[in-house]
Amino acid sequence: MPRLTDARKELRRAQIAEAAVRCFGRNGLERTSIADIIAESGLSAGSIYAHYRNKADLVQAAAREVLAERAKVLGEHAASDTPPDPDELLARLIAAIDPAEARVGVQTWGEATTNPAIRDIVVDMTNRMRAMLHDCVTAWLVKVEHREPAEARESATPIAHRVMALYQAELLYTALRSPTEETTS
Amino acid sequence: MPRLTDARKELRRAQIAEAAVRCFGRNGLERTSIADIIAESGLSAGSIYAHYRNKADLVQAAAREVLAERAKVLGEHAASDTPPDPDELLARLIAAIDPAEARVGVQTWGEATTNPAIRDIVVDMTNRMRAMLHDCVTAWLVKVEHREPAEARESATPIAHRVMALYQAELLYTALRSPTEETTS
DNA sequence: ACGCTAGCAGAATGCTCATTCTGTTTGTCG
DNA sequence: CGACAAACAGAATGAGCATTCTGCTAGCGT
Repeated sequence: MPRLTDARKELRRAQIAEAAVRCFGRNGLERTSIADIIAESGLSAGSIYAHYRNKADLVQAAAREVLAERAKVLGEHAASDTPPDPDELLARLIAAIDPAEARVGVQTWGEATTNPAIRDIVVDMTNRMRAMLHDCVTAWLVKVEHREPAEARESATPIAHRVMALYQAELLYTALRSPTEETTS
Repeated sequence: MPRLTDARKELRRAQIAEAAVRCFGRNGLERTSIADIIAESGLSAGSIYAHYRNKADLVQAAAREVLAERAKVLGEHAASDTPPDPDELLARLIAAIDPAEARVGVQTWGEATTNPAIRDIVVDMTNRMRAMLHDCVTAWLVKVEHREPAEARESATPIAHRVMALYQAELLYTALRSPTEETTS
């Protein structure tokens, strides 16, 4: 086949990345072999290496996917037109945590401690999420608490920081709570 | 040589475990080979396998060591006779964080998501630390805030939970902040 | 002081796994 | 509709690594 249309190519990449995420969630980043991903995706070695340069590249894609997914959920709540107060915001975020993704997320933290590429991805995503939280808290302060916008932005900073920290801790607890089970019916 | 005295044996085990922790902090749990630990400890393969059954055993020892170290620091502050308020307690705990140990700590979280033995160690240590925090907060509520002991114990629970979460988040940030540098003198 | 055996060094082994290579198939463009 | 090259399958390759094996050495009990 000649060059696949760009849409198709992205689809294959996503298919592979999703299979990788499932494997990582089950066995961890390093204990997952390419053979596992081959089995999970139903493709072959040649195919995978046609879409990703190597395993590190795949791990990065998986990390980006998981973190972006969590950022998306957060963005949806943040964009709400009736801003929830911080406690409610946190509760909603926690309720939206998926155990499997939490596991991979925590694994990326561990990997980030020694892998600069992953580290950059994690730090960037964390900053982005904190910025979203900041917007959300600011909106709440302005619309519900009737603060001045400028002052609201400032006092939102420590609150956003706090919500982020508590969210991440909860992510850790979720990841540790569900060890390896999950027989997907 | 005949059987080493028990003290000497423990010393060797510690020497190996400490070398392992240094390697893990530098390269991560899985990217550290036994050869690395051999080089770092100045011992040999035979010697290491005389003291630890296998690499998984060593990883467990390292995890226990790092987590126990953090628990020890916490315990010292918790035992203070002039209990600090929660914010101060948290600040002190954060000030006592060592970047290298933070990295290994976060790595153990990642490993815990798929490795039951490590998971048990992490969960156990986390519970133990939370219990210490609970004691500390209770003491503060009783001695400084003059609450009734029974009521203090109860309202200390969510506070301890919160302090623990914020501490863990800070541990993560520390681990991510210092990538791989650390030229030991 | 001496010998026995546990501790230790370092080479050898064998396996796992990422990556590459060789054909084969199939989607797209002219 | 046909042909060309990309996409794919699956076997082959080779490196790295945990673990074991073979002796040698030295600390401890006597």
